Amino acid sequence: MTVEQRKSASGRAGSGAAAGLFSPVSAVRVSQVIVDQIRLLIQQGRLKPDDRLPSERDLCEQFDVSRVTVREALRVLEAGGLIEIRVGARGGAFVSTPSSARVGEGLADLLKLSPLTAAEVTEARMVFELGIVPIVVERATPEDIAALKEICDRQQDALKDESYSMTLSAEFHVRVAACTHNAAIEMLVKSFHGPLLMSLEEAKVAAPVMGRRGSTEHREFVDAIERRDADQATAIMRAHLQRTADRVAPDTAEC
Amino acid sequence: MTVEQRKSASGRAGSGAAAGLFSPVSAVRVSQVIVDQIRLLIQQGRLKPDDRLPSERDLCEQFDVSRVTVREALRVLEAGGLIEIRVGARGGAFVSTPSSARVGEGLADLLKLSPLTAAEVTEARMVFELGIVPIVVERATPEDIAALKEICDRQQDALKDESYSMTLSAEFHVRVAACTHNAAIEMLVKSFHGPLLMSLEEAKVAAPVMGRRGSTEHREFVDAIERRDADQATAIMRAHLQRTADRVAPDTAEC
DNA sequence: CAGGACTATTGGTATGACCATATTGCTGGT
DNA sequence: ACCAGCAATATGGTCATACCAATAGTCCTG
Repeated sequence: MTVEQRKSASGRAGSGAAAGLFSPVSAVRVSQVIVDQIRLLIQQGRLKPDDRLPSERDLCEQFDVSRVTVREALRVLEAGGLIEIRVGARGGAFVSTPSSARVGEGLADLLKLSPLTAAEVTEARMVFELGIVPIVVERATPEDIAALKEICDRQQDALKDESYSMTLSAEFHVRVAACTHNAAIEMLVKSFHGPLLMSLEEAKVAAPVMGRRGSTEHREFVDAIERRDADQATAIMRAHLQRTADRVAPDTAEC
Repeated sequence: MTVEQRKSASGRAGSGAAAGLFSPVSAVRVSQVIVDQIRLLIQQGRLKPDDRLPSERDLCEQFDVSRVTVREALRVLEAGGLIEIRVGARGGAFVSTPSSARVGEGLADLLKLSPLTAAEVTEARMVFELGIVPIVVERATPEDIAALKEICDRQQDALKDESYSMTLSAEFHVRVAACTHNAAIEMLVKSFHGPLLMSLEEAKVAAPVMGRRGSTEHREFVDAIERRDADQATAIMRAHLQRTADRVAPDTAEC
């Protein structure tokens, strides 16, 4: 029996599964209902990363809709970074590991669309990265500090053979955020340093100059953390970030 | 001539939009190419918010693909918050105004999927909202302050007829962020107060108790801003947010 | 046993049709 | 002349079927 055939008898019972408890009467857009159902399964952990969803054709039967509908649902989920679609035999939709990169991309998209300047984004970043310094000072473990030092070492090596890049700098800042032992903070900072900053053309030209001096400041910062000197650490980080900010927007130098 | 008929001669031209410089040879997925094209048009401002894209059937012709393909592309763009689709005559795809709500949803998704606690998210929010206080003190205009006072008034009215809600509180905090006159900061704070916080069940139970006291603190905060007293303002806001944090995670009361 | 050809699985796209909805505008009655 | 109501139309949403393309496994051949 095809979907078309049984439509008359069903009377649009409106699934009722996905939107739980008085689901909005919407019901216009079956594909959205499917999106919600699958999203829910993933959020509830009943589908774990790397799990494979049934093939499109199987899903058609299970949801009792056409393949087009299933496909549109999968596309939305894919765009949202919840699943990843591979073609070929043994292909299909796989639950993807939550990645800050996806969010970063979404952020970058919207920021590029809004009339946001690099200066504004940089300032927001400054606020956040400065704000976490006291937390870092308080919570950084010896392991954290060792990891930071290790990154500093690699940066100095990179300076020698001139392979220093913004990626290395980003790695440092993300690791600092990780010292808060707060996954939310870490993820946000990651988002900042991911596609977001990279998408700002202005940010790139700043990289080369940042090299030596930035690296030095990184090391001083770690020392301050190790001494649990919040004021000093904050001051160093402020100068460090401010220099980036000035480079990004020399004109907009406010205050 | 149908699409099918001319397929042989086409030969895939690989977008190059999204991944910048040497786009992956992928090109398996015409719909993605369309997504990139439209996305580019929007980013370049050649399609402005509220502009209406051609109807699906028109786009089919212009891109020379089938309707399914166009639809999948539109779905992806819609999921990314770049366009909004309305049905009916005079319906179609409209370039949407960049909204922080979308970003917030993306963030909320990511956070919900990760094993993040409400306490972590709240702490991240604290860091950010505290960090902007000095900027607010510096940049708040008389109009900003007047707007904040007006919100305070409405909150007190709401207290009388017991209609005080988290929404009102959120409005205040977002308006405070707007005082930085930095769109990026405003957008981030909006994201925090939008789908993100709302998705945290724990946050809701905190609302009723916050009412009177929260309202008072709001007003004190505005006064401090008016006096340009950064220290005082920060102190008030810290206490205010800390109270929320304690409610959200009574157990995790750190520091 | 190695390597290439075959086959099955699965996503990607094309077509053509029909339904649901919302806007527009006409039409007839007051 | 005005308004309620219905028909026409534009547009997205879905369905069914068919075929193409990519990939992994299998089998056959040398």
